[in-house]
Amino acid sequence: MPRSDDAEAFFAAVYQAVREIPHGKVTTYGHIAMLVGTPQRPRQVGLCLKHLPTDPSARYNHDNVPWQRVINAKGEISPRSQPSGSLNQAAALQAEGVTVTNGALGEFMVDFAEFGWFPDILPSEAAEEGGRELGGEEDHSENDEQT
DNA sequence: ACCATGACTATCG
DNA sequence: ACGATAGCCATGG
Repeated sequence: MPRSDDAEAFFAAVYQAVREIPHGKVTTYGHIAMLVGTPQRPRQVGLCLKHLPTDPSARYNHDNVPWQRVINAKGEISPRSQPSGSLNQAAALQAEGVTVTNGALGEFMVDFAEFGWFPDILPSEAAEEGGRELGGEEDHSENDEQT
């Protein structure tokens, strides 16, 4: 668990944002960072997930936070110290219908064009504005990475 | 308390 | 186009 209250707030924001990623979709550490208002700290987003408790009794844990739906900006599952980690993530994604391909170096890749999820703001926050706004003008591009 | 490390990225050479 | 660099900052030694 985080040592400071500030960190705890940040962790909570990240976990909640990750929970809004739809089943079968993926996004990036950087995008989550942007969604929670700290676009300069994608790395800390990674730390949050790294420290996500496995303990089911924790408020946020591996069961209620879809950590596997967060990958890096290159569209690959971030390699970590333990190879089993990325392997495990690849399996979790495939289990929910995400196609994971093998890169030249054996990395696990996901196609953003098909599975990417990059909203401008969190759906929960969009809902608030939607209720206040009245026009019906909405249509930001769905996703758009790698031209 | 200081130093190294890391589930990252945008920028520069 | 690809490798190196610079910000980030919570954790762990």
